[in-house]
This record gives sequence, structure tokens and C-alpha cells, in this order.
Amino acid sequence: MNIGEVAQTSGLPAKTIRYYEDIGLIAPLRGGNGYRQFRDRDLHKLRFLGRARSLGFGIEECRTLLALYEDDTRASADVKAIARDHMARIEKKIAELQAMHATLSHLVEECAGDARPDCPILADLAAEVQ
Amino acid sequence: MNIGEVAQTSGLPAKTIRYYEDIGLIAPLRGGNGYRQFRDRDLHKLRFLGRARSLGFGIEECRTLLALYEDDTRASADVKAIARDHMARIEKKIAELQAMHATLSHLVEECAGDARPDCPILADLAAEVQ
DNA sequence: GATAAAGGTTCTAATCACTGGAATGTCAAG
DNA sequence: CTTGACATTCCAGTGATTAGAACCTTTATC
Repeated sequence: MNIGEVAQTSGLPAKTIRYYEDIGLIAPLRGGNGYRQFRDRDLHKLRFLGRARSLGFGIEECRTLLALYEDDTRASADVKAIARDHMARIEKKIAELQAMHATLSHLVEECAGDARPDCPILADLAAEVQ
Repeated sequence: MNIGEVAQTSGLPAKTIRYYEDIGLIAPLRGGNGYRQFRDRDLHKLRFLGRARSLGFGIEECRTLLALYEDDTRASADVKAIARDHMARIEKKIAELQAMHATLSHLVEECAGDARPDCPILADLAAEVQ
């Protein structure tokens, strides 16, 4: 399989697939013409990566997860720990975003949103103390 | 005021303040020794920027907000529109993170998390179809 | 066989908002 | 005079791609 077909099948852009090879996440073979030759194994890995990335795992976590996936002697506890860490980060991020949203929501409600210059949003941003 | 004091007062790292000058968000004066000389106006702007950034506005949005702040003839509607757009982006991001979290939460619950290799998390990542 | 389109290759540079580090200059105190 | 704290500039790196340029190979059509 050439990269185009793999991109189609995996849902990852060809650019991304090349990048993943660059950083050593996959290692497709090469044909005589220099084209990458993807085996089923490469495709599986790419799908794994696409799914893990879509769940927000970072590249290095993906690398670790992939290694665990390929290690028959892994302990599921190791995988679970990575997932838990990641969940904690997501929770933190959500909380931050919700705090931002709450503040903005409050300010937007207060703002007349008309042609006049008076604006509680700017007033808040400019306030000496929050 | 020198940059160190401004960093203290504004809560922004000196590096960040220099960067903000670099991209034209502030324009402090210079003393004969080449040191930046910050006026109250610069400090106000930096606090404004710090607050806006902490609410998640991007640098270019900050630039626009700062311009609106300094424009006495602004319409509050313009500010409100920027804030609304930003809120919408935040909402989208929260929804994405919540979806990730829900999936992970489910998988983590299913995973024994012991010394055995069987792991629903890896199984999900490796699944052909989701 | 010529040619053009489609697909492949590598490489560099850009994104965003800083941040780290190196090499160097200035100021205040002892 | 020296030491230390503080300032300066410039270059490079972060994460995870992505855009674009210049070029090569394959395939289909004339």
C-alpha cells in the first residue's frame, strides 16, 4: 500500500503519516522507487495512533501506549495509569475553560452591546485588581 | 520603572513583556542605558493583556481589544462580539474535552489495572472501527 | 513514444505564545 | 575594584502538524 491509500484508510493526512515515520512511531518499508510500502501492521499502528490522538493523548504518550500494545507481557495497570493521568489533565483543562467561560458569560451579559463605548468587558480587563 | 519591577507588578515574566514589545503590543520608552522605561500607561496595558490572556483570548484578539480599549469612540457591540466568539470557541473545546473524558472514563472503569496484559483501553485504541 | 495528470519524494519554514540559554552590558553596594 | 543583581540582544526550541516548493515516478491517454 502506498501512502495515499493508507491516508484514505486510516483517516490521517499523508503529511501526518510521514511525520509519524520521521519521529519513529512507524517504520514502513521502502520500494525500489523510494515509495513507502505500508504493511497491515503499519496500518494498524496508524489507526491506533489516530484513535489515541483523537482522545487527546500526546505523541509521547502514544509512543508509550503503542509500545505497551505491542508488549504481550504488559500490565494493564500501566495502561490504566497513563489513561488516568490523561483524564486528570483533561479535567483540569475543562475546569480552566469553565472558569473562563463563567467570567466571560457574566461580562457579556452585563455588556449592552450597542453603539455606545461603555463596556463592562473592557472595564474588567482594565481593572487594577480582580 | 525597569522591566523587573514591571514584571513583579504585572505578574508577567520579563521575557513575555519583551515579547509583547517585540510584536508591538506595547512600546515602552528607552533610557540612555538602553533599558526599557515603563510608564503607567505601559503597566496598564500589560495588566490588561495579562487579564485578557488569562481569559483565553489570543494575542491578535488582545491586540484588537487593546485598540478598542484605547478608542473612546468604540462601540461596546464590537467588544461583545469578540467575547461571544471566544465563548463559542471555549464551549466547543469544553465539549470536545468532555467527549474525550467520557470515553476514557468508560474505558478506565473497564480496565482491571492489574499485572495481567488484558486491557480494554488498548483494545479500544486498536479496534478497527469505533 | 510523447505527454500530462496524479501521486510520490525531500526539504524548509510557518504556526502559537512564549521560554531557555548564551554572550554581553550596566548599575549599586561593599 | 569587584561582585552580584539586573538589564540587553539574539538564537533556538517547544507540540503536532501543515503549507509550499522543487523534484521524481507511475499511470493513462493520445
